[in-house]
Amino acid sequence: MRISRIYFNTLKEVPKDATVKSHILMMRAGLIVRLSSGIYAYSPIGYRSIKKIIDIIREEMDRIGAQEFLLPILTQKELWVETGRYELMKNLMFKTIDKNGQEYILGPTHEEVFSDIIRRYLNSYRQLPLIVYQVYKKFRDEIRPRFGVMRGREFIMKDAYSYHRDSEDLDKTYQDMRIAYRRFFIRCGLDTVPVMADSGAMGGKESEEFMVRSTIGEETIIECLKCGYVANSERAISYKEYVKSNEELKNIEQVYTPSVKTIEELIDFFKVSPQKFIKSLVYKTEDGENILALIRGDLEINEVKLSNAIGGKPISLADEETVRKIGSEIGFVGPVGISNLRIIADESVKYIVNGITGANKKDYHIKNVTPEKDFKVEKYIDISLTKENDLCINCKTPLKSFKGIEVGHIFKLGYKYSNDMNIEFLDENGNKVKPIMGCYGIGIDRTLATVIEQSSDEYGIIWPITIAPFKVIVIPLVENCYEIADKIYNNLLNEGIDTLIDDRQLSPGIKFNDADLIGIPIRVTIGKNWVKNGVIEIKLRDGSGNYEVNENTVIYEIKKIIEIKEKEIKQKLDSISKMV
RNA sequence: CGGGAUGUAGUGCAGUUGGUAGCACACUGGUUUUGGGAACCAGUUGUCGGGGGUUCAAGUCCCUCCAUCCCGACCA
Repeated sequence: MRISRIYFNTLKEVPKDATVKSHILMMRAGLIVRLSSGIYAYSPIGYRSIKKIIDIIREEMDRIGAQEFLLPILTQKELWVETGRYELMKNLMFKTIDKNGQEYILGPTHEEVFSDIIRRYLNSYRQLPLIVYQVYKKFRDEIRPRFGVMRGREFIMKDAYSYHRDSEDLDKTYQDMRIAYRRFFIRCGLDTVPVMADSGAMGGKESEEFMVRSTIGEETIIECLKCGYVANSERAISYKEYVKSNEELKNIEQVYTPSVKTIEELIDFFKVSPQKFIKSLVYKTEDGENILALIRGDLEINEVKLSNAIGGKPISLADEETVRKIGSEIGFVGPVGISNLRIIADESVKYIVNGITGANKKDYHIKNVTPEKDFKVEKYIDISLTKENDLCINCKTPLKSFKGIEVGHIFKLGYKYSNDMNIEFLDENGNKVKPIMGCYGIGIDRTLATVIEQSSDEYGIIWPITIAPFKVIVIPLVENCYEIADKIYNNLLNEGIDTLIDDRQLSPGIKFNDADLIGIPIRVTIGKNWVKNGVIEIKLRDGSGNYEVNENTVIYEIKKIIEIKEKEIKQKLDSISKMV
């Protein structure tokens, strides 16, 4: 393409709405145009990279026998009602109505739609396994769109689903997906860490997230540098040792604690260690149930674990009004004498003797509180948040933590949709059987943004050769170079190499800066040096080389460079295959 | 949804005690330039987020609505 003839719009200034590297560079390089919060258009240059990413994922999916569909964005409300997700995801869904008042959902994900298609089709075990996918738009009314296309309200997702006769068969596809995902990310130039996201101590990898280390990551990952344990902090578990003190049980005593609410203030007030406190928090579920969660003063509650402990219902911290309604006061909540709500306690609470907790009365706490003596608990279960320096569950080494961007997620779904939507097939014996499912997602836009987040310098983007919008940019600098530049440009195109030519009559500085900003891997400069000595310069954007060539060798040299760059990636792919 | 901030030209910003809208970049025409965002000359560009109010007079003060961004609860 000729820059003078295409939509090409680079910005010198940093757009004021952009705060992270990838967003700033995507805006400055003119890859995207922001139309409204979380809604972006891709320019031809940006879209070229998107298409290359999609091509790669398509190759990897096809390679493991997945079949590509194209599903509608408009989905009938009934499907969502059928699985209960019409209620569960109601805050996330964009809805629309037709002229008859019929409601439609702009698909936020496609388990229901795919399953509806599959149940119409599936008859026999001979048709399984069935692995299906699409690469298409998703719509989510995100609580907080952020960081440009990193978390948009409309975005492109590769979503795959698999249907199997049994869990062994699902295991096989799950493993194939793990490899396909790792290959995909490597081919995009990303270093990912597969992170366990299983639902707790049960073992068995039910779910895995693909994380890229980044300070702007929205996930906290816990890892053990010694044994290699890695898990999302939401799901991570750690080794804990509790000792029940053998001190004598004392009687409850009320203490006047004016305006002393937080654990820090309490420690200061009572002059005892945080382990003495029973921290009490009121949560509510969406259907209005209230839960009292208890945890030792030095620990934090993990809301995901808590939610799982009560059957997976979404929960949130109760507001002041709710806390009053159950007969307590924020800052002075405690389990003693409270009724009409479920009490879930972290394991740590079981071992507290003569502890301190809220009196459910403004400005009062009570001391010498001991579980089971002074209050009953529905169950003791691990609901604590795993933090850095907690001990590894496997080897008791202090854990480390880092921030990560989640670019992909693979998941064993089980029978949820098969049951809710009544998907069945006949096995060899003529019995009706429900298929077991898996689902596998990759955020395409987020992958693109993450690559930029990981690979840039002060001048702009540094694309990996595989997903760069163009592999080569040809820059003629002085008047009588345009003809030879044009010839090289055309020869490169004839070789099937994506090439951009900067045919604008502008000063060299602008051309160099634009080329750096949009991050084209190979820059071919034709200027004074060619006029004088017939020398054409090749410079690699990633700083890995500068070459001086002539008119006859330039195409050959470029092809060689591309070959080397692609080979580097292939080698990494081979090492993955060997690992697995 | 809670907390904080912002809204003025395509972009980034300034605009004093209320007095009829400005700078830089970009853009158009021209002359000279051409190896890391050139110089000069001449131009174009505005519903000051919307609505209402106070005032002789509002970008500026008041009310209200809207939008956007940042920090916390969801997810690819």
